[in-house]
Amino acid sequence: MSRSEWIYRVAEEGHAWRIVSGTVRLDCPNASGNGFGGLAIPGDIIGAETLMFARYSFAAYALVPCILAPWPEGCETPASESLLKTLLRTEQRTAETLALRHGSSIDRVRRLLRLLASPAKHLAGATVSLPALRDTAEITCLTMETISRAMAKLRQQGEIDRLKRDVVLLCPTAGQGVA
Amino acid sequence: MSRSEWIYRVAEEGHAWRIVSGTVRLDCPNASGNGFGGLAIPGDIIGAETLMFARYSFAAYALVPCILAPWPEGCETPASESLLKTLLRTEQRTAETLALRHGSSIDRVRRLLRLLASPAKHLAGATVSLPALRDTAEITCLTMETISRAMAKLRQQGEIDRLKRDVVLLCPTAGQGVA
DNA sequence: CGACTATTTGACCCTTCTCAAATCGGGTGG
DNA sequence: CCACCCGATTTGAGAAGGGTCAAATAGTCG
Repeated sequence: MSRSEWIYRVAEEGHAWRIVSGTVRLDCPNASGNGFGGLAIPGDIIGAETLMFARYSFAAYALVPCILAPWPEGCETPASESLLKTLLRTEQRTAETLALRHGSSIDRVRRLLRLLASPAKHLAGATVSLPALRDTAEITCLTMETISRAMAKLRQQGEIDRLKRDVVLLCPTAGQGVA
Repeated sequence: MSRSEWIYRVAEEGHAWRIVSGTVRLDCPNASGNGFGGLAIPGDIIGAETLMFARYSFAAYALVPCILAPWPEGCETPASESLLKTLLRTEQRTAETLALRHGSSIDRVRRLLRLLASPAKHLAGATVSLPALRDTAEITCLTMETISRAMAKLRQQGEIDRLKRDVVLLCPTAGQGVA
């Protein structure tokens, strides 16, 4: 799945997926917000609603190149335990996603970069491929211009280094910036 | 459960609850945001993490007076189907909660009022008891002062009417204000 | 190479934040 | 029942971070 590509859309038929690598944006078309309805990172399950309705009720979009695997592995119904695990992961992700809309523009971008890098063992030195500015802007509720300026400042401050469409996190412990 | 009261805190032992009436705020203390980790409205399940760990991993706080019921009803493990339903409701709530941090201050307050009123059959004329300004501010990522001014404007515009600590929604269809 | 799109940068404006002070509410002790 | 206290809400004035609009660059993909 390449960057900035729809994985599936609302009302399509399909099954659930586990994210192996990459970051997925979920979209709820009828939400009064701007449609953005959550993020999913490696290990998370997306499209679980198909276990009940056979059709997707959210759309899914690859923020960065993604690898997905059908879920559950076999063709049987998932056990209560794995659904419960999925539920807990989802709640955790909700809190993290909400945090991406809190604080100064720089804090928001910093948090997003960490979330994108979180599958890595160590944040320091992790290489993260970046979503499009437009997507980053919608997720954080900022504008593309503000995101661009925030990233420029992080680069100036030496917190990140740039490598084509990827960035390298250099200073993961700096500037928590909790208000 | 009265307004502005903790229902349970992180690491306490306890079980899951179904919200019968009222609105609950979930808090994730280690989140980098401001701790706010989600909302739950009537019909939602909170504290499901106790099915796996026996202790709460989020805290819960009554935004307005709440009635809760133990969940699941009996003492048996909930079936896959009810967990799946809970998961889908949670995802829906995530999208709605994210929307509360998007758009102008007035839009955010409007959306929150509708969410608080959503258990009612008809939004028009629904009476909603209000959370404390401080709580409304944290949920929407605005300040108390801005919330106060936004509510004043909604009152001027005739969208809401005031009744002590409650408001009555008068004009639920006006001003979607989607950006 | 050339058309397009994505990103970056600049200048100026507006909403919201800040800091302060005034009111309001409701609970308590006389 | 009433005066008083304390936290919650409201209001004002000024400052600032982001938004907006426009234009210049940098990348991408045929």
